[in-house]
Amino acid sequence: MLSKKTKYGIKALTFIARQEKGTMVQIATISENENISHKFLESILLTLRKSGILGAKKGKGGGYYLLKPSNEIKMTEVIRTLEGPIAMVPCVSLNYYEKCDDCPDEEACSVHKLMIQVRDNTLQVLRNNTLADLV
Amino acid sequence: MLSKKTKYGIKALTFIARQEKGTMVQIATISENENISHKFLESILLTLRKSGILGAKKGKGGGYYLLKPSNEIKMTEVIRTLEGPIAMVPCVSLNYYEKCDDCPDEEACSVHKLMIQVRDNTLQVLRNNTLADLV
DNA sequence: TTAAAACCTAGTATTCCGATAGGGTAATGG
DNA sequence: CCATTACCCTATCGGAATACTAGGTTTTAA
Repeated sequence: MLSKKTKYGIKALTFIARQEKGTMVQIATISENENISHKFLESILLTLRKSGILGAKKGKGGGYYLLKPSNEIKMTEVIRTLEGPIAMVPCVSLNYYEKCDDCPDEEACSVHKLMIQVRDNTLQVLRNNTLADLV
Repeated sequence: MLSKKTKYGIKALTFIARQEKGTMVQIATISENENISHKFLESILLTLRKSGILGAKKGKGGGYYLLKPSNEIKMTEVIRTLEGPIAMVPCVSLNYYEKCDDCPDEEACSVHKLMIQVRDNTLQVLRNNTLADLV
């Protein structure tokens, strides 16, 4: 299940992407338009800024903006930042691999076998979609 | 993230599927071979029995067995039973649909757009895999 | 200087997960 | 019949994660 954090994050990003290139968008604007709690959204945008997807400017007239053109922001990047691993099981995760406690032989594990396929398919979808595709 | 319940459930099912057709498999046997807590496994197998995937026989020499040939048990069925919805967001779920509180227009929602694609791809993988494919 | 905006830290209510415990019930073999 | 075996049910519980909330700090433009 996708967390609200990720869901709101994607919505906020597409909202920003819809504006004219380079315009500052305030938290409050997104919050009102997308029905997201102001404070919660604040922490989400902060995460996106720290990961290098968004830029921010403080003070009056400040706000958030995309650091790259929207067609260069892949959804893999967004989801990994907000949700964490894309794989449904750590033992098939590319970026957050972890061995299972049970499972003496990973290659023989049926769950492993299945989840690799799911991961590859999901990855393909997320890689083929940029922010621009969702606007 | 896949719950341990689902993970253990799949492992148990493949363990049963590996036995000769029609043989009874006891909880204790699976528990020992797959390193799964006996009591936890018990509740998982119970769920699978109630959903019609497994049959059970009580008493001495009893145990669990598959109600259908393993190549007729689709992974969609297994995952829906143990994990619940396959979609990552209720608003794109086929079997557990729910409207989002935010989102005035579902068709215009970027998250919706993306998650439909993810769901379709995942579904395809899970439909194409039966228990027999994982053995 | 002052208002607006992002930034940061901390806390909290709720929910879910994974596991455990303990007993109850039913069926089988001898 | 009766003891064994194994399924069935309920209840609880700690820990982690979610989804916020509160309140103050820093930066900036006008």
